[in-house]
Amino acid sequence: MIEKLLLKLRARDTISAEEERALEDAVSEVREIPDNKTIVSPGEELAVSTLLLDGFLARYKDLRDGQRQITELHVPGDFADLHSFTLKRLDHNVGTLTPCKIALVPHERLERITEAFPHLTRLLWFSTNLDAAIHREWEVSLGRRSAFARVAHLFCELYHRLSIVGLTDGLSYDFALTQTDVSECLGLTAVHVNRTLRELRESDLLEFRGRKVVISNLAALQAAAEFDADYLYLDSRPR
Amino acid sequence: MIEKLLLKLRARDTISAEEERALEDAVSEVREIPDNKTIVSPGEELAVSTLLLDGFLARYKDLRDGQRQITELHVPGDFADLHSFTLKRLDHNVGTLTPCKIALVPHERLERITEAFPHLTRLLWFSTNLDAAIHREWEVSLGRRSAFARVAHLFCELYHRLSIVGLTDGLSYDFALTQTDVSECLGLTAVHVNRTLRELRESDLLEFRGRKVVISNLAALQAAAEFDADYLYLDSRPR
DNA sequence: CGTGCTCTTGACAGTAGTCAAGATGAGTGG
DNA sequence: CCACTCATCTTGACTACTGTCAAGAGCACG
Repeated sequence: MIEKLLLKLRARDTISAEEERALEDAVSEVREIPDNKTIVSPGEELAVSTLLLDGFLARYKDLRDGQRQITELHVPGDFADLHSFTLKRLDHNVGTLTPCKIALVPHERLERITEAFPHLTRLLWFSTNLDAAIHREWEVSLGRRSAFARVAHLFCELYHRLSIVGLTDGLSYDFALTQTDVSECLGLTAVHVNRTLRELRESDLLEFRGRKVVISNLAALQAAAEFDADYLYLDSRPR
Repeated sequence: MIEKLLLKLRARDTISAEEERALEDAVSEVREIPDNKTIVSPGEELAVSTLLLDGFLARYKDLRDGQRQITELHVPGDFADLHSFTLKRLDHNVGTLTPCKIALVPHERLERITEAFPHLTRLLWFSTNLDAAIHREWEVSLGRRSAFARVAHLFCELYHRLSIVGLTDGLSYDFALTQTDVSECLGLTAVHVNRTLRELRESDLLEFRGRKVVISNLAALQAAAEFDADYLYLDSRPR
């Protein structure tokens, strides 16, 4: 059940059989959630964290005028709100963008891991630091990249993140979000995302239609985005 | 020496005398660094983390065309690259914006803390999660806020962060960065930051001149920025 | 075969960027 | 003690990227 989490973590470090069992035992419950549902609201007291098994989740913040900014997308294998274990409540929403399957992990079981499994603890800590690295790269996109590079960058990131959990098929992947969802990741309007997707298509870099992304030319796409996968920490080493 | 770190952490949880000693003992060395020096470069293998004792540090990423995006500012008491403990190398630079005093903390001593002090480990983990929360709020600024609100928001954040480590004097604080530094935090040009600072001055919200920030009307400034301090997790509770 | 949601495109608007020049001010050397 | 220098700040004129508004097309679902 937690294979995708294990794929994600094992891409970064080795995990012993005992640690694997500890992770499996940490799950208390599995749930299916329809799309566009809020799972966690800001300020709520939290006693469980959410592991995403299937579908796409977003962390997002709402603004007074009704706009929202998505601060990170989550793909299967991601611990969407592991950080709530130390934060106790969140500063943002967590919600589904597609129908999702999630596993719940009670904080008390995580606490037991921190008492008994220092290395696994560091690996979970690493996982939240990886989320922070993704936040930083998004800050660069939002602050400095053109709309064209921003869109290209997002699809490069998703390609690599989905790839390590086995959810790509060559250079394409299923991606059932709307253009509005994408615009809320990128600090753009949906109209402008639409225009930019057309440009990417016309440049033979990428096609995103019918809930599917097809990358036509990964090297050129990454160059256009100034994408460097280093921030995803894809090397396996002791942590 | 680590009083500001203790002030910062004790604003969020209690720390025992034993834990305090473990933190003190983790420091191996103290250094003074001039301004505009790079302390950590991306990709470098790291075996120590940097605790900022005095001055302002920035985490930033360089772009091909020479622009840079600052992804977080660090104030005294911040563990500027504690995340390198699990990441082993960084995806960004860490550099001084003013002359700084820093303490070095070897990763092996942090590892010993994770083996022997689970609660302190969670508190350090919390500290990196707090950095991520700041990243998220910056994503919202960069993606959705107007220049006016962005500038206002940054100075609100700094006010609160400096306040808990005792570096504010009423509603003012020392802030020896340039307008260019500020523009690199906010995804704006220095010229536009300059114009926006004039607007803030003319609106009687804030003055930033001569290396000093004076907030004229905190409530109005926070309202203009749509600032909500929740993301700084200023409540003390078991973590 | 409607009904809505999403996608697409065009025309126009506005916020922030670019370029350029002069002012200010702190630190340096004669 | 007074130029001088260099970085930073300031302002104006113009540009452009992205947003806004609006309308129609496409498509999945009931």
